[in-house]
Amino acid sequence: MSLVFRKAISLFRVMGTSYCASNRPPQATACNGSGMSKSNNVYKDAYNRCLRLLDETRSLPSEPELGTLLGVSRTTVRTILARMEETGLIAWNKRAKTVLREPRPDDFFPEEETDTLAEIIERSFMRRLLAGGAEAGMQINELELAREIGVGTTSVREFLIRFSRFGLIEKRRNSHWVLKGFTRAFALELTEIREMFELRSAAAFAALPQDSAVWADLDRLEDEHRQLASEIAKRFNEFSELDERLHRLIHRASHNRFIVDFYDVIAMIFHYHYQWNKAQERERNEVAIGEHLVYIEALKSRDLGKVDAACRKHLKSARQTLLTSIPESRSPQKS
Amino acid sequence: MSLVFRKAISLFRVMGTSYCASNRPPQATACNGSGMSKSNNVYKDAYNRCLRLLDETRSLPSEPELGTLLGVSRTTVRTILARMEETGLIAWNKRAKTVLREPRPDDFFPEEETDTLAEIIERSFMRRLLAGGAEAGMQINELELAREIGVGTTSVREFLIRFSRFGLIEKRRNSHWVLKGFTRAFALELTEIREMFELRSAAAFAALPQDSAVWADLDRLEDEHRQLASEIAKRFNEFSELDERLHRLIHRASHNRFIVDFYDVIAMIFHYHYQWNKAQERERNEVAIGEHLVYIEALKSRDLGKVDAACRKHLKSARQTLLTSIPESRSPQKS
DNA sequence: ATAATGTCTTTTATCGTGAAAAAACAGTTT
DNA sequence: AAACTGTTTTTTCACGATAAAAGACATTAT
Repeated sequence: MSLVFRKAISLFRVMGTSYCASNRPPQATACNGSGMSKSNNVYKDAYNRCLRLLDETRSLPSEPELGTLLGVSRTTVRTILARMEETGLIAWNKRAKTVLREPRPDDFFPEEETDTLAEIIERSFMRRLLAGGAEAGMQINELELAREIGVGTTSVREFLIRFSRFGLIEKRRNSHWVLKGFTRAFALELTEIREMFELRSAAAFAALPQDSAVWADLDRLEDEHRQLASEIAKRFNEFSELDERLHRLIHRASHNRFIVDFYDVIAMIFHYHYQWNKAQERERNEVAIGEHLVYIEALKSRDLGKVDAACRKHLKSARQTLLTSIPESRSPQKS
Repeated sequence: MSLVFRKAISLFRVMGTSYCASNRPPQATACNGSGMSKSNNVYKDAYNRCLRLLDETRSLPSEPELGTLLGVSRTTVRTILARMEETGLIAWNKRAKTVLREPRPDDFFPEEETDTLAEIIERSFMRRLLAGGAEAGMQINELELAREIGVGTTSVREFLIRFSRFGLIEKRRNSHWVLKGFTRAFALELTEIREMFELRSAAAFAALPQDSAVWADLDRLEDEHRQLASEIAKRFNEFSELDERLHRLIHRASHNRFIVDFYDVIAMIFHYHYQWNKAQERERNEVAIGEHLVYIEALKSRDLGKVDAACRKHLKSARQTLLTSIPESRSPQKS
């Protein structure tokens, strides 16, 4: 029973997709097993973002300001500045941080090194889950997962705990995790809640006072939808980002943390779903944009009947899209 | 800002309620800081439960059978048997496990040693939260919490991650946790979802076929409610357990994992709420039992209108009870 | 042959440790 | 004096290690 999932994992390793394997010189990777405590991805990511900032100005702002701009502490800012001085990008003397040259492509840290451990683990895990061969009822082995991904067990455990709220896995008391599977039942349960929550949020949205800031946000989103619709042929893959922004805006109107937080589950599922199911992507997104525009019009009209109808219609087709992408599961899980 | 919560923690330590402090000889506790990896609470708890089994029989069943009975592995069963032989409770030779004497009170391991680390941490944390002085916006310090409770940081981190789904705390990206507070807003958001979910579950329940096993469960619960009602004066504190069982039974009828799982949030809140707010406990529970009986009747009638009315009525008074027990917060949290 | 016991291996739970990153403190500069 | 820079302390994050507990395998008894 657990064998199948184990097989999938082994297969995965052979494929060379593991974080610490292949397509990089082995001795050059950070994954050398020896007492590595914590990767400096926060620094590397902020450094890359700071490089992009360099293009625009002749000199950088103060350290605290840079900190808030990049979303990191001043300690990290100083590490970045030190490196930029070293590589001749800036001249740094106390408050003076003058830009000396434009950043080159090789100034950037490679993308893979800027990811959080949590992201790395999530990606690996989801790839296994969606790659097929992962059936409901299968056991999940923390140690094996950690070894395969090339990270410590603690990180994997924490990931699984966080991930458990998505309802796809479940823990057996002082024992292993059990995979519940990305099944039809899961999709139906997920969409049931989604519909309940979004219908309520949309009604709350429509009832918001005219001077609320959300109406401006909605107008902006409407514009972006129209632009995307006009260039749908080349930009159809930009829809998923727009989709999330619109739905999150609506959910926020509920003023209920449980509703807002639940959108994380939906976002996660749709994120991987978009990556995975590319069939008729353009057509699907085109339809969805149309539905969104109707939905937005309905919200702006503040007519609860219209809002309800537009919301129902869009959610129904979203559910349909999700359902058709799920292969029929063979083995029904036993309690 | 974070000072207040820190003060609360220090106070807590002075009170001597910390797991590793006072009312036990310091040198005898398991908390001696040196390389202790894992407590054997699973064994101790199963041992105690096994002792109670001893009263009823002249000899114990096979090892695998005992394992399923106690919910532990055979490894643990054998450790238990070994100890029971050592203390002269049984004679153990292969399949023969004859009971030699009745267990005495001092055969049992002390209660505190049978708790999970997660339970210990949760209790300490909730005590702080409800003890007052813990206001919204306060920082939560993993290291400090771990030190005060006398456990490792890893366990505290895992607890906080699990606990975060209750919506009372929130993580700042690569930084500390923030307390959102057990406020009026929290209670309202919680009960809003609860009402949505339970109304739907109750309707699903009433629509269940006559031959479903739930009807027998419901009859049993009705009996227990009547018994409790007749002895309410002395047994009023047993209501909370019954309450949870009834609501869980109803929620399960939704066949939706998100609805079922959400009851964990409600159960947690009500568990601590019951412990904390003892004002008019008898009266409140008496009223609730009455409402439950009406609710049960409505479900049995399978009349959706009646079900809806009974459910609404009970949930409304449950919300009221919760709300009155929350002290009005002074400082509104900033975004 | 089935189901138990006896033994060995693997996995989970928890800790201490150390580097990365944040935060606090102290001293400067405008 | 307000805002910045320089320095030090704390806290978070992630790891390897180890005992408890689970699980697998081998052996024996009914």
